[in-house]
Amino acid sequence: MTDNRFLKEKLTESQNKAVWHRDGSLLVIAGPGSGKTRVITNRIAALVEQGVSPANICAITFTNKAAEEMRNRVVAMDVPGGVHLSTFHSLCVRILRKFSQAADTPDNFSIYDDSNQKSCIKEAIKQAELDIKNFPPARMLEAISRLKNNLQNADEFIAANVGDYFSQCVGKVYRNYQKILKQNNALDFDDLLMATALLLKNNPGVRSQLNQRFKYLMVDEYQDTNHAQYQIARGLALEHGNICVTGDPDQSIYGWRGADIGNILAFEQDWPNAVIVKLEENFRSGPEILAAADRLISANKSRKQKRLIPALPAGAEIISQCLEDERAEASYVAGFVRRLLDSGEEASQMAVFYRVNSMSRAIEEAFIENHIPYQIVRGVEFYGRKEIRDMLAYLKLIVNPADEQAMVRIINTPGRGIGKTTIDKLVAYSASKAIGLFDVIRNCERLESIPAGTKAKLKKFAEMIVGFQKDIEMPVADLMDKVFRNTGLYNELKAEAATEDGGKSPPLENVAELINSAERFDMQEQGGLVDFLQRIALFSDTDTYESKSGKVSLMTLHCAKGLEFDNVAIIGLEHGILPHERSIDSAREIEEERRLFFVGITRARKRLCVTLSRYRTVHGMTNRTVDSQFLFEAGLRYQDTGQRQSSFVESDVKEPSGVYYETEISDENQQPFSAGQLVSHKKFGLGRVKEFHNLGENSIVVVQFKTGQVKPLMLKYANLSIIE
DNA sequence: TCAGGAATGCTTTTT
DNA sequence: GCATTCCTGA
Repeated sequence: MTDNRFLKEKLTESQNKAVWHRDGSLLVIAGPGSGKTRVITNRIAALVEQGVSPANICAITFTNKAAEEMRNRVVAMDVPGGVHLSTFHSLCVRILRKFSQAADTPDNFSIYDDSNQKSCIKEAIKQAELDIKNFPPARMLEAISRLKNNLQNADEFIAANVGDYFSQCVGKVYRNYQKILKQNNALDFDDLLMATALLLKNNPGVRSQLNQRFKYLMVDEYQDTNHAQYQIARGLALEHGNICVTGDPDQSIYGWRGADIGNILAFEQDWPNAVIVKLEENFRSGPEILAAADRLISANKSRKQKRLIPALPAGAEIISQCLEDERAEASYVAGFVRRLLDSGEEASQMAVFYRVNSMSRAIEEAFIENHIPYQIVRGVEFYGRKEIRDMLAYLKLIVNPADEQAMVRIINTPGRGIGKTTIDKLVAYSASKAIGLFDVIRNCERLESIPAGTKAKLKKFAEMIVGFQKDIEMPVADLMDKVFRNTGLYNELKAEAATEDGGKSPPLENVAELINSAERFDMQEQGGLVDFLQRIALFSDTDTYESKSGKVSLMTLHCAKGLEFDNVAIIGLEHGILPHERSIDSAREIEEERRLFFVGITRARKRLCVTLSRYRTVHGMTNRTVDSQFLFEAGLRYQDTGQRQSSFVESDVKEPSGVYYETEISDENQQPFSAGQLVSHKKFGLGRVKEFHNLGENSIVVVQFKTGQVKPLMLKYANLSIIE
């Protein structure tokens, strides 16, 4: 069976089993570096070889980038086109567009990003007559997101929580928020999933059609699916059961987004005949790196034991180093990279990972200083720019005049003498009469409170937009160019450029790039402006990553998922950073942070460099840091500041697999601290012990001080005195 | 209407 | 430390 003309590589026995399992459900539990993606692409090829039409195959990936890479691989195997490869979100947009009547979603909806969501939620809170201080927008959005992921609507939630004041408030805000989205003819990210999941659940006809369209379904990174995504996958395969999912519970890092490892367990229940294949061999990383990863992940208690079997020979290197502060840390990392570049390593085969985006700053500066080419893997860079957002707002308004967010953004950009006061009046009128904002503007002569001069300006604006709407069938790039010139945006940017020296203007270049991308879209894709806009809304950070850029990649640990590099540096191994401050109160979240570090470590093929700094400045305050417990758990002992920088080979670690750290504990006979004790600190004053982590001489005390601050302190430096 | 300065607050990770 | 919002005065 292995003489498939598409398959050129030799596969292991388990991989073969996963590739050639044709009918029925299949669960692939695959560790890092086990060739998971290759299994999926080969499986696609194998299905086609067996006579399945490519159009009947659907593979769902975690990012658009992953889908693109998968497509390239499939093309390289000479598989004919037509396989549907995309993320859950893109797939949902397609389904909702196709079945817009059944789903009760209009065709031209806008997709709202976080900044849109934020202003909608603020409005929703205001309408519920609640205070932003007691009901912070971010929290409300989080709560609503969770409800949507669990497919619960506002009314159901309110009914289910009678008598609970806070929940009633959340429910009200949720209801208002949905009303606002509906008025704007907009869906947020969670709506896309929820609407699709409900469509599949409640409409057997649609479900049946989709089951016939996609006869074979594959889902990658299954451990990171949330409940809504789980329901979608299940619904899409319900009638034929040809569903293949791959995942690794140890790499689940999206719990905060509602991802549920339980979906893997549920898989076996939903598909009782599921064949389970485990891929434990690791073809990516050297055994030294895998040993560290294995020691680390073994510290997770709620975990099924799984082996990491190295397929590569020994010879990988782990360096760990503690530096004075983040600048020293960054320049150390730059030095590490520089040396490797000089010794002939490829820049595109190197990456630096960090826990939070803000940590890229210091690294960037050090890289610039050392003339190291780098790319930051974050798409917000481009799509977050003002001029791009303005352009897109015009386009959104053209396809969806109900989009108030877009309208408010550009009605006075460039300046047309329509100010905040006028906008507020219009919005208030629109809300009170339940007339769309655009219609209010078109018929503004009725509004007495607006001066005649302003009315004329409003009319002119409305006419301009209506004029553009007539051209909606134009190629996207042409329409964009027309909008750019006729709105005055071009002149404005040109004028700004003239005041800058050199006449070179990044904003102008950015818009040119946007128009370029539209041109590419026009040539390669079917569909018009609506499709273009909806696709752009789903573009994300990792999508800007170029694997052959000749640059070192800088990214968060979350972005690193699914990628691999020869040489990897991970910075900020400090308590409060990794694990992150917001996770340290919950054992469950600490385990997720541990998995995050695990993902980071297992990206490295040949070399891993782990750093921390003794002092770090966070929100303008410089504090002494505390070592991350993960360092000890992984058995990574570092060279300290002041000493010569030197590397050590992993085999130098004396005790393997965690024993190292337990013996340290047994040296320390009694715990000097326990939770609840009242203590005093020289600088911070009185406080109560919240947690005590007994790590021998590296023990950590977490103290809540009277000032309200919660601080992790390293026992040997903290100099705490016990009051009671 | 709008610019500019002061005050406030907020900080994880992403589709 | 930075971004956003708030507030004031022209």
